[in-house]
Amino acid sequence: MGRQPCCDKLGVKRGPWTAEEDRKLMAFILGNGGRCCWRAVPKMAGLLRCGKSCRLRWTNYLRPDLKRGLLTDDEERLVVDLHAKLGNRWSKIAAKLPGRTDNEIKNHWNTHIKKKLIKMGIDPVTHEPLDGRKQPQQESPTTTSAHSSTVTAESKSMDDQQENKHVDTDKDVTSFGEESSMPESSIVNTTTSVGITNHDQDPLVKWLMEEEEDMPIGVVDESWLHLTASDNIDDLNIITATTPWDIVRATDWLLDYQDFGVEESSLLVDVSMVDNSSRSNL
DNA sequence: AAGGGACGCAACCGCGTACCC
DNA sequence: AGGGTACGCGGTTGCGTCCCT
Repeated sequence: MGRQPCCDKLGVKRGPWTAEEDRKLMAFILGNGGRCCWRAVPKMAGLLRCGKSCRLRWTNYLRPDLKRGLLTDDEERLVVDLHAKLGNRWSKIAAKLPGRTDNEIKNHWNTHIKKKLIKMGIDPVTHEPLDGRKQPQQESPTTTSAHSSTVTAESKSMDDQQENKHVDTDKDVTSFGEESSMPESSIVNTTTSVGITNHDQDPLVKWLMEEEEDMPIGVVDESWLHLTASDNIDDLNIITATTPWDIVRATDWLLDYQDFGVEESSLLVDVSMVDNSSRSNL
């Protein structure tokens, strides 16, 4: 009946991973060509962990294609824009930032970006000004992140229903190198389902759509799948993130933001909206 | 130098969904 | 067809480190 449990919770180690555990997991996964089922991993790798813990450790820390260090200003900008459109769907956001994990982005959002936005007088949830004043531009449904974030929230349940038809398509035999694949239409449906008709004018949405057509999201580089445990994973950071606004260097944006009060921040409007407009000028 | 608060990251928890038998 | 379970995701927590007093 059903599947067997991944672990029995008894005799399963918890807490921080040791270097030895990391080495075992790494060696096992690399030695198996990147394909296995997580529930079998702990036993086969000689680990006293549950499969869930192994998966988390691998996806959030051990994967050779992960970038290290703080998010760049471009990445931060992208996260804000994507958050405005997608809400707290960190895995979807992470899928657009090669080498970054949902956990990493989520942490960065909660510890850095959120505070910056609040300091700027922007509600990190709605992406609208905290003082409640509506910005004239935000009335436009086509250009504002604030609007799209509201829209996203409103349409989330419907969106999820559509989305859930696609997720978890490779449950039992998970490719270690592949992140969850985004449904081809999920983002587009998020906006079109609520009547935004000119979304393709938005460089971000356009890029999202183009990328989904061109390549499976999350498939960044699988060359490391063919590595052996003895290879140096530090040599594998060959990710080159290319976003539509990699070429945009118009503002120093959040990283240079210092100490604007609410008065000043009201002039800043919605930072992602400003970005959108600057992008559309390209 | 030491204590305490703030911060940041890694890991865990709980839930929804798809899958297996 | 339906019960049970793995997987993936978002939210939350725990703990180590840093910084200030």
